[in-house]
Amino acid sequence: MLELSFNQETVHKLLQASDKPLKAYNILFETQKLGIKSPTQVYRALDKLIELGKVHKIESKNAFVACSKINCSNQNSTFFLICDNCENIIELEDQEITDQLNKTCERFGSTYKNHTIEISGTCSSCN
Amino acid sequence: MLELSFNQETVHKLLQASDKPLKAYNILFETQKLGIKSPTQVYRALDKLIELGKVHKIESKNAFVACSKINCSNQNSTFFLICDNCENIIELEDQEITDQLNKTCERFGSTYKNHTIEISGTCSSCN
DNA sequence: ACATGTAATGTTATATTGTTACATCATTAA
DNA sequence: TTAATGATGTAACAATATAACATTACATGT
Repeated sequence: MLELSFNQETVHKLLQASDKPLKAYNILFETQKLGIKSPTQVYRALDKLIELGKVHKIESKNAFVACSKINCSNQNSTFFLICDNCENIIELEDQEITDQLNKTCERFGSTYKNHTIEISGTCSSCN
Repeated sequence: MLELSFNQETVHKLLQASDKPLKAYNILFETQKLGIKSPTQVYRALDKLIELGKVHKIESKNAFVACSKINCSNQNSTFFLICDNCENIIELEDQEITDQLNKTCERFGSTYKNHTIEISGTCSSCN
């Protein structure tokens, strides 16, 4: 999987150009002039981009952001600071937190697959 | 706010009796025989219960669980292990993780309000 | 060139999740 | 009594996400 399809590329570019998470139907609206016509197409593109680690879903907002890293191995060890006020979002990586969560899983005999870590508050500009 | 209203009580009891997260419309179906009739009523009850710390929303599943603690101060320092297979869910508290996230926020000049931490994987029974 | 398999696409319809708006009722505090 | 508050009921609706199925594009082997 080296090349993105047209729809995937279109959705990805839009997300990269945005400084905040976009909702699926906003993506649809914005890309309609470019040829994307239905929610299905948007969701399919998003699914693929997420699978490739190029996009993350912000579960607490039902919205999507482009990965800010060169090549996100996966969603592992990634987490987000989300500003309630301006919607700015910072993507961070912290292996220590992931390790700690992993350890907790082990204690419970659980197998860790992936996680959602989303911190909401207000960012430096809004404080 | 000492007493729960009938709707709140009804929703809360249902969630407490469940060993896995329930979706809003499942709650609605289950409580229709008890007198709850519309989504609004369910969501209103859920909102109040969440505000009181008696219920948590599982963002990655759009579902709701009763708080497993006596009296959850708030959603702070709480996180969840969620089994992909059997949907079993374990609610945990870990001040260290919260502290670490708080520290990270400080480094970025952000103010921490609350968080969503959801770990998916398979539980001990399903491994 | 042609058949075949696979992934991506287009399109329509539908399912699921969540909210708005507004009228009513009960409680209580001035 | 009146005003304020909060909970309720009801209907309509908006937003988010998926299902189903026919079609197209393209790589691969023959």
